[in-house]
Amino acid sequence: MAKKTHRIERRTDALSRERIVAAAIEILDSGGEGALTVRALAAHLATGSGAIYWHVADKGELLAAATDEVIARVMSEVAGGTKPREAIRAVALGLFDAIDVHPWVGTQLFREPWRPAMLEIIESVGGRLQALGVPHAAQFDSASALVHYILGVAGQNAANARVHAPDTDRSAFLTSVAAQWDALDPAKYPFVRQMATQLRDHDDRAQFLAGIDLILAGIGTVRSGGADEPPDAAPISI
Amino acid sequence: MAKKTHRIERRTDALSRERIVAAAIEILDSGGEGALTVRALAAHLATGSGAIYWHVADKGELLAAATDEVIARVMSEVAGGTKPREAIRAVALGLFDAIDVHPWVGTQLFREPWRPAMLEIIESVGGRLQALGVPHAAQFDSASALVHYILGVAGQNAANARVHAPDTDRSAFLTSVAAQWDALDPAKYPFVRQMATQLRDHDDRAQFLAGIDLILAGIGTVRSGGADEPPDAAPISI
DNA sequence: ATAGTATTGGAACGTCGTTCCAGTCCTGTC
DNA sequence: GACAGGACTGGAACGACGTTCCAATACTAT
Repeated sequence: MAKKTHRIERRTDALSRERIVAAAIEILDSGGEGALTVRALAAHLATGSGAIYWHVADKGELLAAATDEVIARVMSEVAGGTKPREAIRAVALGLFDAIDVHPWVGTQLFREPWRPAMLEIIESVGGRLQALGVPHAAQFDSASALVHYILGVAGQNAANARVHAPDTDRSAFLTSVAAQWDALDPAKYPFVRQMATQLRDHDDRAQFLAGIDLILAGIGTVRSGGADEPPDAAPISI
Repeated sequence: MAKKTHRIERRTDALSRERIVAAAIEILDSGGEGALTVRALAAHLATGSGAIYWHVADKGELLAAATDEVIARVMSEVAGGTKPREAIRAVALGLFDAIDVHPWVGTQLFREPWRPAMLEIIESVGGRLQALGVPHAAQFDSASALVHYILGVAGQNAANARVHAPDTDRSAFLTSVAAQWDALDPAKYPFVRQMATQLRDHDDRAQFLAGIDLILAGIGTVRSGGADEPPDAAPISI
C-alpha cells in the first residue's frame, strides 16, 4: 500500500554503521587503541572520512558502539543455567577473557554508566546476586563492589596491554615488572618487594577469580549476618 | 676543592620541572584532562613549548609526575597510627577524596604499575593487611582485590567527572542517570531498574566504603578459615 | 528520462604533541 | 672585563589527528 520500500540494499559492499563498527573492532584488536584513526578506518574500508561521518556521529560514538557490541556478545555467551554463584563467576571470567582478547574494551568501559555495555554488566551481576539470596538492602552495595572490582581489573589489563609490545607475552612482561619491584628500597617498600616473587609466577586470571571469591565471601557474611533468607536456598536460579 | 658550584638558581621566575608539574596540576584541576595542552601550559607559564620540553620528556611523563605528586601527598597525610583495619579504611577514603578533588588522577592511575603512585598504594594497603594478620598465602590476592577495587571506583569517578559539566553537582548528575535507569525496559533490566531509586539517593563515598568493608569481610573469612592467628590480635600496628 | 534524495570521497581547517633552532642568559677562566 | 661554552628560552614549523564541507555520484520514485 504505502510507498515505504523500506531501504532496499544498495550494493553489496555498501557502507553501513554495522560494517564501520566491525572494521573499527578489527583495527582496535590488531593495532590497539592508538591505531584507530578515522583515516586508517577510511583506508580499511576503501572510502573517505566524509562517508564515515555520514553514518557515525563522531569517534566517541564509534568506540562506544564497538564496546557495546563486544560486551553484548560476551553476555549472551555466558548465559548458562548454573547456580547463581557459579553464574557470577562465569560472567566475571567471561568479561576477563573478553578484555584479554580486546584490551581496548577495558578502557572504554569507563564511559557513560548508562551505556548498554555497562547496563548489561550491572544487570547480569545484580540479577545473580538477587538469585543468590542477598538481602535487598545489601544488593546495591554488593553489586557495586563486584562491578567496580571487575572494572578495576579490566582497566589495569587494558593499561598493561597498552604499555608492552603486542608480541611480548604476559610472562615476560610480569618478569620485567617483578624485577623492578625486586629492585626497590626494602625500607620503603617491604610489602611490594615481598610480593615480587609471587608477581612473577602468578596467574592473572586465577588471581582475578580469587578476588571475585573474596568479595562473594564478604557478601556472604552480610547475608548470614542479618538476613532472614536461609543460606543458598534462593528459589530463583537464572 | 672541585669546581662543582652545584646549580646556583637563575632568577626567581626560572622554569623548573617542579614549577611545570605544579602548573600542570593547576590546569588539570580547573579544566580537566582535556584542558592540559602544551600550548595552554606554555601560556600559563608565560613561555614557549620548547622551554617545557627541555625540562620534561613528553606529556606522558608530565601526567605521570603530576599523578605521583598528588598520590604521594595523600599517602603522607593519611599515615595515622590507628589499628590496621581503620588504617586501610583511612587510606582508601584518602584516595577517594583525592580523586574527588583531582578526577584526572583516577584515569592516570591506570598507567605503568611500577610508577611511584601505584607502588605507594600497593605498599600502603598491603602493609596494613600484613599488620591485620592476613596469612602470607592470602596477602597477594587480598591486596590485589582491594587495590583493583579502589582503582575501579577511581576510574569510574574520573569518567563521571569527565562527562558532566564541572559546575553541575553530583546529586543532579545522579538524578539524571537514575532517570535513565528508570526508563529502561523492565523485562530486560529488572535489577538495574530496581536500583534506580537507590542510585538517586545514595552516597558515593559511603558506598565506596561499604565496598571496602565487604572485601575486608571476605578477607576475614580467609583468615579465620585456615590461619593460626587469633582474630584481631596481630602484634604490629602501623 | 528526469527530478530529487541518499551517499560518497577527498580537500581543507583548526588543534594537538613534538622537534628544531637561532638566540639569550649565565658561569668559569684568563 | 672580555670571552668561550654550556644551560636555557621562545616561537616557528612539521606531521598527524578529528572534524567539516562540498562537488560529484548512485540510487529511487515518478
